Amino acid sequence: MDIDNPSKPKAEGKLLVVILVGAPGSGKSTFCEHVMRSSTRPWVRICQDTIGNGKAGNKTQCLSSAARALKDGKSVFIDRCNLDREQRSEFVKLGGPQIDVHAVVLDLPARLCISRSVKRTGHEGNLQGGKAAAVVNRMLQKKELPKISEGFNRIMFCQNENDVQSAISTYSTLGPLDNLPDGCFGQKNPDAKIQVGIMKFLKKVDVPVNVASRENSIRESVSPQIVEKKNSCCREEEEEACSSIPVNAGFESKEAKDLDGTPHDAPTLAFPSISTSDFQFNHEKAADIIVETVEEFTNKIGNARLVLVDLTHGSKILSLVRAKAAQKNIDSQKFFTHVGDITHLYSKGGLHCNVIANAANWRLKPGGGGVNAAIFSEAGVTHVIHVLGPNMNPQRANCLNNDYNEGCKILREAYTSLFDGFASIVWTGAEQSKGSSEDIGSKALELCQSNGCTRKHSSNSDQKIKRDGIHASERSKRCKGPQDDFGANSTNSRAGKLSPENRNIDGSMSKAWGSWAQALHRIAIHPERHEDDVLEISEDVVVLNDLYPKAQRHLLVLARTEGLDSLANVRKEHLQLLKKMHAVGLLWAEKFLRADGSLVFRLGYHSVPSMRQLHLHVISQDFDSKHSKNKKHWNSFNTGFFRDSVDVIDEVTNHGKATLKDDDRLLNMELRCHRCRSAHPNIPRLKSHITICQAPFPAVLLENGRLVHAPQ
DNA sequence: GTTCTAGAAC
DNA sequence: GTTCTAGAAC
Repeated sequence: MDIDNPSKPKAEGKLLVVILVGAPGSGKSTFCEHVMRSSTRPWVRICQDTIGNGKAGNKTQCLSSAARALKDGKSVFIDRCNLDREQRSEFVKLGGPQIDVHAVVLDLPARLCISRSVKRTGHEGNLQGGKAAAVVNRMLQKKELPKISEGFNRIMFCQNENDVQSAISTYSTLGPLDNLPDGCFGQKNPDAKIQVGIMKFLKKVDVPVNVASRENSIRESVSPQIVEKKNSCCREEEEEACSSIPVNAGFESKEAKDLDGTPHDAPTLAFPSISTSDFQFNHEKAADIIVETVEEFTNKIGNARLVLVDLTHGSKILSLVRAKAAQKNIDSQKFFTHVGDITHLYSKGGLHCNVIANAANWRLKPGGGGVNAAIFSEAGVTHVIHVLGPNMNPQRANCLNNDYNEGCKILREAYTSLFDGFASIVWTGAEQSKGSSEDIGSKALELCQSNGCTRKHSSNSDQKIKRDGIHASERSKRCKGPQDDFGANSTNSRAGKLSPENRNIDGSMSKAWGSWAQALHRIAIHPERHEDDVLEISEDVVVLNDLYPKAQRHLLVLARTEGLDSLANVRKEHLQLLKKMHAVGLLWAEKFLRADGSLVFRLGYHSVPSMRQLHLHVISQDFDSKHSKNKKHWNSFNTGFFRDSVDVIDEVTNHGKATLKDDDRLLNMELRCHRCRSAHPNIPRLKSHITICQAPFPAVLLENGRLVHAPQ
């Protein structure tokens, strides 16, 4: 790596610090190797992945190593990602009167970096396999392109292989005494709209506010007008994506039609070829299996579409599948192929998909992130189905040792299971749109059952449905035999120790309440001792602000009846009280609505409250609160766990008691927007989504007065 | 219910 | 290295 030439440079030849900027797989190391192979200038490559005695080091080690090399009269390449300004700033400071600082930006398409990262083995950064896509996506989301104002003398932008070759040539021919002109080279007009699209994609902070907000709205909508705007903003990316689409067969992507603004109502599943990449499954055999299982499925399902997606241009598997599908005369409206990044089918490929399959490995755990997160951030994607296919790669866990009998069987099961899962989603979606008020949690079970999840987790063919947060290790026990009365009036599964103090109003026993859980009970019994905290006291109820509001407006209407701990204790004799609580809550909601007509309220109870004493939540639906921090907070107000006051009153009237949905599965369900029902990988991402989501509320909430709006 | 924090995930 | 989750203690 080092060149043995410690002679100090002459005055006219400055030393160089060349900071490479690019995602993993963008070709930084290759760039350095090419230059150093033919350059007559002494170079040292400072690589963070190997600086710690061949292992990964840190930024400080890189800095001191670079300083040492410069002192020895050598120019340095800083070979680390350097994707944001802060990461670069310390290295820029290495510059001085005799040391110029350059940036070479390898700004190549994300999917190229991903496909290179996925393919590489034994790379110094150890970023291989499926993990690579997640990491590259994440890094690119934070990317800030370098600017001269950061302190660079010169910046070269490379947006394709030709640019890279030209930059290699520039630095290779740079002798010890040569200098390069200062300035910015190769950057496309940064003010052009075209860049705005890129900036949006990269979440650049300095996007003009009006453009950023418009782009945000695009992510939530697929209306024709907005799609048109999207095209004008992201033209470069769209062209890039379009250029790689094969045009020689009837099964090519229909994205052009989508981009015209014709909305596609047809439920669409986009799926990658399972096991043919890292798991090295034979392509010919895989193509047969894909086409056969697709054929079976397209005969069964109405207008649903299946789209086989591959990242790489000229993919062998795509050509094989297209040829075989054509032979079998499979309807090209129902099944076609698409070249592009499966995590950006709409934003970069213009293809509307609501369900996406992710080829997973056995490490997959619920939680979301990486590829999963990237998929969820796409407009219109409501479900991700994780599929684990057979592994033929001896370097990966659970290899099948070239047993294609077993492999084919497993791959066929994987696709069948995937398509069945998709059918199940389509079916339950259709049920929902027909006005079923069934809770989404029970649909998760249907989905779970329909996918053979009783198979062992370790099975290579196990399909993982991550939807609704069903943990893989828990599914097997949950899917055994008939379901228990999930959703029915069930007992308290979280009951704690019993003691005489925990006797309910009806004489039954309930869970022990911790001391922290008694605060509301104390207020209900002695509101006069808490005058500073309460808003209203009457004979039956006390009203107070929730101490940790989960929305702009969030108050509690407390029942004052001793022994009425929670909804589980409510019986017909409490009907008048329930109505009174509802009426009081409604009055407060109306009061708030007079002050702010944009608010929307929902009134209801938690199936199993954490705090003792029956209390009605009156909560505005912005959920804009620093106290809303975790999955339980969100799901306790936005799944069936939350029982609308109007429904509780109906149930008690008709059945003598309220329906409780007491199940940890509800509180652990994936995070879905309460308006558009899109899924989000974590709380921060959900919160940023709900600040911009303007979708109408689901129909079920608009019925029966469940939502309280300002008068029109 | 919250806070704290280890460690998983990225 | 930073972000995020989830379990324990209160």
